[in-house]
Amino acid sequence: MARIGVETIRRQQLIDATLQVIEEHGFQGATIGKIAAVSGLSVGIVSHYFGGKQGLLEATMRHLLSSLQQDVSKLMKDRPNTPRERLMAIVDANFSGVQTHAQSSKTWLAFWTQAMHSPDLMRLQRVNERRLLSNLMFYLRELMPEPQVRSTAQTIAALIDGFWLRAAMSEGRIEPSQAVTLCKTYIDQAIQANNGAS
Amino acid sequence: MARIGVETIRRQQLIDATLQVIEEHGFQGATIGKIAAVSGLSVGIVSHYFGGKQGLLEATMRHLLSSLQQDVSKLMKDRPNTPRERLMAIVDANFSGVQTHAQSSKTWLAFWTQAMHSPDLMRLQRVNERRLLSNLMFYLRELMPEPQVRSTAQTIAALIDGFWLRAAMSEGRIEPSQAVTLCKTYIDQAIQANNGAS
DNA sequence: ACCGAAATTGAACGCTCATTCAAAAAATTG
DNA sequence: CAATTTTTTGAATGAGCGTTCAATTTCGGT
Repeated sequence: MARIGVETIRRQQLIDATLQVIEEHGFQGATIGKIAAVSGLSVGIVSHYFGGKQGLLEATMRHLLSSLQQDVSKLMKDRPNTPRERLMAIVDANFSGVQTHAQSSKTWLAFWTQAMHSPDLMRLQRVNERRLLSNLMFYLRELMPEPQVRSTAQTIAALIDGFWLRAAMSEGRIEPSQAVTLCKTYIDQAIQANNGAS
Repeated sequence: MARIGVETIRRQQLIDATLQVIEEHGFQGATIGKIAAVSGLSVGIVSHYFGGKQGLLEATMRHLLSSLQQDVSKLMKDRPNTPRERLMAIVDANFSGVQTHAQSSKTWLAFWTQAMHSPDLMRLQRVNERRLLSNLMFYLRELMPEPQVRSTAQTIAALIDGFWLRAAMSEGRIEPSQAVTLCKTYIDQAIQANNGAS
């Protein structure tokens, strides 16, 4: 059954190369030729495993999304099971691991831009957004009255995206740790301002 | 002196066409040919007035930036001169006029993505970012102790960007008015939490 | 009406890139 | 080892794009 093994390996090689090339040359500069060169494979292989460039790009975005999801799950495990700690873990996950460092944040932004003109990518993006929002709302419900839950969740989500954007734009000059701190400060402020036990 | 008049008109025609084409076809699909067709002019005219496609794109971004700046100035004039009202005016400006509607927000996002690989666009972006931040800090200084000023300003800026991003991604489904409300709610929360007169 | 200058055109050119596919290489099987 | 299938290659292809520039049109002044 080496066939499945090879296929998995090749797909991963190409996705890794795609991330690297987008980070170096931008979305526009990410050509099949460069990706093939970086991966050490040939240009023809892309069509063989992904059906074309578009397929490779979608697979790469899927890879980023699932990495984010894995980071969230992992950080959730290591925390006390209080609503506040869970919220903090979500923030941490969104600024940790694969997400933060220049390679990924540039790629995220590129995909977001691209997604606006590609229904498939748009759908993926929307699923991810909904998951983040409902995650946040689930824990916020235990910390404040219902009417404020949705607004607060939307604000936290916007804050995460905003700092992400700034981190991506600043050529890595804005420290992720600072973004995390400010997000957490807001969360505590919001809890305090809407002070009501579950 | 019709010469200057014509030049101004042509430049504006091309910039308008660029905005329209980017909104319809995305940054990638914005070709000289389409822009020329929409503007009703020929492809050669772009090189004549802007030196090339890159020049036209930079001019278009400059146009967006100055529109934003004009919105800020205009809304400032109609408000009572209290620090809090000034902050609210900044928020309003960032979600009003040219800024919010699909055409511009998609284009903003495209430019941000592009800016990461183009020093000229990056410089423009950075100037704008600094102006927003120092604007916010100027008024916040009168509402809270110095140590919290910068953090709060960064959070407001991130919030604005985050909601902007979401508005752009949601195909106009997120109401700008809602984003404004949530930004303002945060500002009042932050003032309250760091309660100290000037 | 005429002329020179400015503005505008758009076909031609050269370049980049994604895709294709016949051939080669590698792996698997008998 | 030979036969067969799977995997990989990369040159050829053609489409799309930005730029150029000689030719044409428009305009302002006289």
